[in-house]
Amino acid sequence: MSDSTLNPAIETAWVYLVRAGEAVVSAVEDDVKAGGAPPLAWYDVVLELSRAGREAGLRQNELERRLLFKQYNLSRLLDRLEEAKYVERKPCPEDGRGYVVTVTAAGRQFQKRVWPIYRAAIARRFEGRLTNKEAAELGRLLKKLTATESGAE
Amino acid sequence: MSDSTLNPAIETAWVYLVRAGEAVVSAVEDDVKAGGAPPLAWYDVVLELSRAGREAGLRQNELERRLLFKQYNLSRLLDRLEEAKYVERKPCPEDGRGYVVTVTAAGRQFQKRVWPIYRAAIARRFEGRLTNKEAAELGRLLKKLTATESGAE
DNA sequence: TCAACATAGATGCAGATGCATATATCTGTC
DNA sequence: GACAGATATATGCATCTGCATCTATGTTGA
Repeated sequence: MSDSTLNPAIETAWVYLVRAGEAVVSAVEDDVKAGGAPPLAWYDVVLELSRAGREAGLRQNELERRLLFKQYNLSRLLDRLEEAKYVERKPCPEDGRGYVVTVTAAGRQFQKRVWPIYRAAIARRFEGRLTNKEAAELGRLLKKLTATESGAE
Repeated sequence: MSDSTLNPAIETAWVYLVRAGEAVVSAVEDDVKAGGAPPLAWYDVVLELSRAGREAGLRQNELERRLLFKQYNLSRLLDRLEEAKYVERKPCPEDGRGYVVTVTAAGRQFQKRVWPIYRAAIARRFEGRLTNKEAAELGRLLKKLTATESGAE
């Protein structure tokens, strides 16, 4: 581990994580744009807010945490979404520093409208490359890799 | 497949691919920056050029293909690397449109200098989260996912 | 109740990316 | 050997990202 070589299994996983991550996301984004829809991140935010409930919404910091966005990126993404009228920011009654973000009716419409485009783009990328079983395993492994520090270090 | 729902295994894999991809790369990049080294992409290019041989080098389009970079991104990345004196672009004798890119001595030094930083950052992210066996399986699956269209579609 | 520090979020500026298109060269065809 | 694509690379412009820092509010403890 403080050897000058990286475990080959880790190295391969790393290389393909970077490339698959970028290439696959980029391919899906291209499909999505060809379908005239905004970037995937828009969908992620609106979906997460819909799940949280139209009334309840979420605090920005909670959205950040759930979607693993950086603070300043989310801040600006919300500016754009707000400008598009897909979300609203309301001052948080319990914490004067914060905002509660909720999805608007237009946001929900947007979500429903673009989902077929996203779904097709994603499916197109996985089908023919991985079996369902493999996809499940991939998901499991990536989830472990994403997990925050817990027992180990 | 033209159903309105995405296969759950694919959906999970997709979600974690996007998040793990971004979060893991971003965590490693942070470590790398904390160590005072330039972005990972610099290393990738220099390494690939070193492997190709100091004399031989590679055409830009070949680098593009191997590293899955977009044409304009590579073009500009090479501008920066050239400015840093880590690589050189020489007109290609066989094709007047193209360039052959080679790594310089300084580029090799750079490569050797930052590798320990990169290696440690990557290892730190995998160790304690995935076993070697799991890392190997992850690599295998990602590789399949990255593969270009072949039999299926 | 005030100082000291922590947290939520926004923002100016520099650098990177995406998109569309430009320029130069190459290849084939008539 | 000229014209119609195709290919290799670069680039202007707008958007997005990263970094550092700012403002405002919250929390704690003497």
